[in-house]
Amino acid sequence: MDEITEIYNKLGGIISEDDFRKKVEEKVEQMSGLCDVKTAAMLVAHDLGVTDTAKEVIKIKDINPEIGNVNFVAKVVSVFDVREFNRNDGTIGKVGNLMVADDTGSIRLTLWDERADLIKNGNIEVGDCMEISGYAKDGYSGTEVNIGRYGVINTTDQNIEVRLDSQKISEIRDGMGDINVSGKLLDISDVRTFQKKDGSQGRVGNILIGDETGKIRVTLWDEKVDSTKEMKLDDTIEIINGYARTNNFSQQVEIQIGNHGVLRKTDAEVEYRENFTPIADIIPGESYSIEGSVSGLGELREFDRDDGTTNMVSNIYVSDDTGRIRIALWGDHALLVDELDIDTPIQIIDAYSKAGFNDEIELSAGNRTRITIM
DNA sequence: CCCCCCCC
Repeated sequence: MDEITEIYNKLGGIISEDDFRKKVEEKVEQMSGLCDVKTAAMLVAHDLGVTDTAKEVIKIKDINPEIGNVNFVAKVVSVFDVREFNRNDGTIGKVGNLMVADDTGSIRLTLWDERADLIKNGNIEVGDCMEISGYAKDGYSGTEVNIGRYGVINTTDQNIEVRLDSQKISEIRDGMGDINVSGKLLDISDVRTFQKKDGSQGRVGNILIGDETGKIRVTLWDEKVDSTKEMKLDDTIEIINGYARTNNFSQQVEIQIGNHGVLRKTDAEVEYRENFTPIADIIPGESYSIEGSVSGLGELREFDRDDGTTNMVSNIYVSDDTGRIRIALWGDHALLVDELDIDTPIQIIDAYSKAGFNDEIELSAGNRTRITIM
């Protein structure tokens, strides 16, 4: 590639290469031979608003808002939908986002208007390697790079090695952003709808994922709940660009996936093994999984809640080598009592412990509990 | 931004 083409490629196609070369020749003449062709090309680029053709190419980990204009190469790891919005001057703006990564990390790109069209028209896909020139600023979840009219995003033949800093579940803390994590899909909740503060209807759903270090609840907002449609239990999934918040009710840290996050299936291998607690070790106020055999069966009962709705409950007992405990089965779980026999091997996963009837400790198996009859 | 551990 000659040096004029090299500089031309940083212009993102704002003019044709022929026109660019013509302008470079004119510039050389204009300068009466005072500058070489490369310098002339850079001056023309500058005239066209691209000011940083001479700047060095940097790595993603070194990008921060203080640098301003940045040039780098990266591989596209996720593509988000383009949204249109109304500008104050009455024109319609377009904005789209990409997550890109190199061997030092990942960063979010925001593409505006005609650059956003590259996403909309399907010209940019996951796995594409890109030359990027834009400007870094502080965004919604850390530094992001904006690519507007004079920004550049071109495919390149270079193959870029990617390292997505992947966290282990046990390392996730309240307040973290840009979380990438993989796990086994352990549970998928029903989708709930709710009224947002602005009056519109929101949707929310949860999944539970686990890796070799633990498990964590994931909350999916609005259209992100649809990501689970193609998934089934035991699939390995990955989360890109999630953020962590402590749940006000449970006081447990959860991963949230909003507009900028991705949840998808992956081929990665993830090990998950459920951790079963000996019945004798159970104390009130925690979530537990136990493994044992049925040692008592109660009756199925319907009851009315204070709010007028009805629900079902049944009680069973489960024993292991260390003790025996009562389990309250709520809702659909209650029907299990008719399928169980004494000595049936059983696993009760994620049931909540509390002091129950006669102040004896018991487990509540509610809608977040999974029960496996072995 | 939601769920909210409920029975006898």
